[in-house]
Amino acid sequence: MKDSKPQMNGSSEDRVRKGLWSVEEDQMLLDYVNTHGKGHWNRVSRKTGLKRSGKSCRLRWMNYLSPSVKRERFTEDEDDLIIRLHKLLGNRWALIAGRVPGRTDNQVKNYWNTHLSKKLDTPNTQPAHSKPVIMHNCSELRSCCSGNNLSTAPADDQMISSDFSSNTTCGTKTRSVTVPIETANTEEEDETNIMKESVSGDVANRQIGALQTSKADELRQIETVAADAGADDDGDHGSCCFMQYLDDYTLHFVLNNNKRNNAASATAGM
DNA sequence: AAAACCACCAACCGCTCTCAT
DNA sequence: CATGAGAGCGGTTGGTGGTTT
Ligand SMILES: [Mg+2]
Repeated sequence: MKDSKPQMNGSSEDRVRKGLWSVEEDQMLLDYVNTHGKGHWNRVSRKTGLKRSGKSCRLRWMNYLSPSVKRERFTEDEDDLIIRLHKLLGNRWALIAGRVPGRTDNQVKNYWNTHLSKKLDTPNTQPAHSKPVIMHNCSELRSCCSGNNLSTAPADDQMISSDFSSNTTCGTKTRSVTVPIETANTEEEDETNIMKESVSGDVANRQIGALQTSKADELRQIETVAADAGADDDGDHGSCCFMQYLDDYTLHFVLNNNKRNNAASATAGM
């Protein structure tokens, strides 16, 4: 048979296969989906004899077998689209892929990492005139650490640092800047929605003069403005941006409490 | 001829989110 | 409120196939 190689895990090779999928395995999964439909991937190994985890089956379907997945080379139009979306959204691959027909998050991510990010490395991309507005996606700003960072990571500054990698530059005027903000999943994720919808919540602005020079300082600053916007200490989300006018910056913070349910606030206590 | 090197990317892993009970 | 299973996310890796030494 096609005992390629890829089984493997440690001891009992009879349990679950890993690694690349063979055409026979693909066919088994395809058959399963045709008769039972997609979903409930853990049942696949029980119904068919396929020695794959449910997780692996789901991934294989979503990224390759599904007829909606394009397999041909990326076009220049796609390059362009992905670059623009990445500028806007950072490494939110699923969101980006949602706007690129036929491409999955994994495809977009791989393609970005191996082709586009390097191609773009020439940091020539600064809009000379009005200095860039720095937009932070602070959706992770669950005000003040609830700690519980896992084992391997040295908790410390982690907080929003990863979001700093998604800083975006764009020319913007001071008035009515809209900010990408984590939408509370309304079925449809649209680039357009992301850009103009700020859900609900309170807003605070503070004129801050110059930008802070360290992330830590900037975070403190954001937190104080977040507090102005009504963020309390537990689990609140928000987004912010820095709006530039001449030499002066204004920190604009939008509180985005996750509760979509009752507009009536649960803020009773404080 | 073979070893060392390298680019690519499918798939894995650890984790979070969501929803049903 | 808790639990748990399924779905989904994004960083990372290891196998593969091509190229250089
Ligand atoms: Mg897509």
